[in-house]
Amino acid sequence: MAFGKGHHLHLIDGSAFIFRAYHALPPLTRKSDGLPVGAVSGFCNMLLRYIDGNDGPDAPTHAAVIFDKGSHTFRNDLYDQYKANRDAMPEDLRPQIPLTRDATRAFNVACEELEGFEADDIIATLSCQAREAGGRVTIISSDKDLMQLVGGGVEMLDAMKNLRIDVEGVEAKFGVGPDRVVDVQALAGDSVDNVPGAPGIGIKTAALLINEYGDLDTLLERAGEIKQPKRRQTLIDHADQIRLSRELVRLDTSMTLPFTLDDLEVRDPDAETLLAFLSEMEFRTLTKRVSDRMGVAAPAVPEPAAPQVEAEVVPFDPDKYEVVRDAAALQVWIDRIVDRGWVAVDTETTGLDDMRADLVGVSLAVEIGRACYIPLRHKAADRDDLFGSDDLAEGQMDFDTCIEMLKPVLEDPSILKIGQNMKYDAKILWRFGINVAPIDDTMLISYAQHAGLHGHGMDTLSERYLDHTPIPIKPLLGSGKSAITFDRVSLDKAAPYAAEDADITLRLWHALKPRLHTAKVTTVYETMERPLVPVLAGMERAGIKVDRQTLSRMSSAFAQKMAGLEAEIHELAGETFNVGSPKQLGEILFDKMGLTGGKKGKTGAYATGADVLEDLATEYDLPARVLDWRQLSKLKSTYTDALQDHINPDTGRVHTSYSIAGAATGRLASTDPNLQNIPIRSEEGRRIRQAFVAEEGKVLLALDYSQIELRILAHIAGIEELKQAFREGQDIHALTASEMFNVPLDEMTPDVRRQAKAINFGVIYGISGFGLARNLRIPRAEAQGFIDRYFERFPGIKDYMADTTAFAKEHGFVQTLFGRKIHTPEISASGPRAGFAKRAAINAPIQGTAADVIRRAMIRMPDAIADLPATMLLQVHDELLFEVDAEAVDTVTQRVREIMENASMPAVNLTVPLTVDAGSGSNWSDAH
DNA sequence: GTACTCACG
DNA sequence: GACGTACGTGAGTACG
Repeated sequence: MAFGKGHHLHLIDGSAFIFRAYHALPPLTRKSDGLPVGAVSGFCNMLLRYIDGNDGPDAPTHAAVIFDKGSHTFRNDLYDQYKANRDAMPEDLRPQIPLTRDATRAFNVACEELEGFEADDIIATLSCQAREAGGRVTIISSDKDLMQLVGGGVEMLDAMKNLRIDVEGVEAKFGVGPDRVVDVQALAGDSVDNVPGAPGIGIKTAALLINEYGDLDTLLERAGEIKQPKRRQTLIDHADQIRLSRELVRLDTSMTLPFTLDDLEVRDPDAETLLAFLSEMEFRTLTKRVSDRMGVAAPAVPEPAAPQVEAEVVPFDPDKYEVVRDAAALQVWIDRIVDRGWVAVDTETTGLDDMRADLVGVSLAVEIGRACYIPLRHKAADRDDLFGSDDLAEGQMDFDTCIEMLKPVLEDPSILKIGQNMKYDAKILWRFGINVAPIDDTMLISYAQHAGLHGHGMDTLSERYLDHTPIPIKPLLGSGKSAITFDRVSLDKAAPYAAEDADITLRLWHALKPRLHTAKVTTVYETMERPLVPVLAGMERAGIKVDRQTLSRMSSAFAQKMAGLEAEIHELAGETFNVGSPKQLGEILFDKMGLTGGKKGKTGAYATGADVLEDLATEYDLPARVLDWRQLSKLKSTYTDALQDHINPDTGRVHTSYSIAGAATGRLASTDPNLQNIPIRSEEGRRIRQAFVAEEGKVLLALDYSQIELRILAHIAGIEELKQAFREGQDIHALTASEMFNVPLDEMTPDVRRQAKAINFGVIYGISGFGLARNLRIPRAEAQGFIDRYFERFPGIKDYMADTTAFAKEHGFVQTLFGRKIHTPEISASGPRAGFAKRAAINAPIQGTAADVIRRAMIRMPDAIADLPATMLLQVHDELLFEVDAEAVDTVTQRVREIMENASMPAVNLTVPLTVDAGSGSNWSDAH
């Protein structure tokens, strides 16, 4: 029902709330990182108190918090001194401003602001609209500038004094009715806003004059009749200034707003969203109060440690490293850890697969330069020095005792465990019953700050930030066939290496953690990197069941087909050669058969990529056969053969490993095996997904974001037509085609739509005429024409691209909507590299924001589905795959979809909906 | 170890 | 005006 009679709109003056909160509270900071949060805390308390007071019959049906945005408004154009005497915003308040928006959204209250407008004008316009619709309005503010709006169902409420201000209240304050308030203010001026008014005239005198003459215009016209000479002269001399003052204090009641009253309908807060925000802010009391009220378990608020400000330079010295061989020695270290509240941890194992490798030893560091290694399962050197002995080496601590002693420390919520790539160590330790928490991860701390600048492995970080080359592992393990595992490394070599790793990790933490805040990526790290570690660990541990039989049968079939093709190819070539060798193939095609095609510069080899062969295949059989052979070869070697080798013999499942800090954009990467590139596009390849199956009685459930990157682009670039199309659930590619080629939607042909689709994707990649031409296989000029027409139709996209590259040039990085920074060091390069960097800069905020969204969804997922018989198994960039009890599919789908579709909230309120498609089946192919 | 090719979003 | 170009990944194979 549209807003109207019987409805009651509450409008909260957000800035007033913020300033009141700021001044009312001591300068609180977030414990984990020193982020100032006092005003946010006060703001949340006030919002909560406000919501609590709203359960009576007078409760609002609609409500919004309105904020100021931008320092320049139309009033500055009228009068450049407007608000010029305001003090600059306190430094510790500035970073809290966006957080108050987040807070508002977390409470699920509409949050509105408009660039270049004061909150007062938005409030005025909304009040006016509501009044005209026949509804009531309460403005929660005590700002006298808003009093002109009172009357006709509009009242104000001073929330602090719990005092309602109606027409009488305004008259008591100004001596005139609300309709004459601007006249009085124009005369009296306002020192706070620097409105000049008439010198020497205050509210009392102004009211007297207005009451006598009726209104300001009449007063100024008849100023000559005023008896008091000084007052008369002032009004005559300053008539223009007074009129200007009236323009400054008069609120704009007829703004065009991008939302309607109906959008402001009161909504219940979502417990999970709200609590997530409050605990992220580390508001312990508020979190508890809200969780008690809502009857929901409170999320744990970590008790984090912070490193010392600046560590003095301590040289690396292996002599300061200790080998811990018994419980007494370990107890000394544990006491140190408990005393300090943090510890750097590193595990040494027999391999890189954390699902299978054995734990060999643990190293710890509490203080820079001092570290220990606890050897646990090193093998004794062999007597004949040929095959190692299976006996354990002397002088090691008892394995079970060590685990038993470390467990309480590593699980102690008051002790921070610092690691480099902690997911690995945590997974190893988990296998021995230890749940490592809370954690910090130097790899992720670096990633949040330096994505796009360099890698985040320990060697890179140590070189860059500690100016130290770590002891290499290669000489210890050897390489190739003679390589040994870490348990065969002698203790005297293993200990300095292992202890140094813990020492380096601790030093890196000291060097990098304090910089998170100055780089303004603390929130990125704490909401999108660190919390992902346990989630991914869980997914990797779960693995996915892969049916070996299916793969093996497919391998055989592929092998047969390939043999046939190979014979044909050799026949056509007139000689035998290695079809898998691009070099040999190129020579056959271009030298022997004399087909037209060119060399590629770098190595002088012929290019024989699929695009080249496809062109040749229209006329010749051989390249066509080679294409078929290559497809089969790829499927067999990379998938049907290799996947079988990845089936874990203990679990019968395939356990991928996700790298969190691999892709600069924030995407995850999947390795060993890569489960993010399992075929789907070709019919033949898609069948491989049939081998990914659910356990008996369960199904695989796949949910994927629909068009998430295009939606994000529409939001970021602010393309109204695209946003509208997404809101209405239209076919976005068809719509683009229709707009571009002037074809009505009902006459759309698949080919025109296909071209538009290619353009839409091109836009996300930083489109070029060449690239589009190649993709669509059309002349370059034609492709360029498409692009020109596209930009003409959607100029906002062109602006986005220009703005983004300009931003990258100025700052050296670009950002996602959630604040993730992606550095673009090559943006100012010359030559073709500049082109690469530019396109990457255009793509990164879009791809990165999509990556942030699904990360946020994944982080919330374990709690969201904790009570359901469902396990999250895989992430494929815009898709999540679950294994679910068959009868619970609908419930899980509903729950997961809810989380995914709202994953941006409350941090970012997207102006396009995110929608999620779902499918399920007994295997991954059927789940799509 | 590097280049090429190709699987995915 | 020429130069090369769609964005982000991982893995298998050939080859030096």
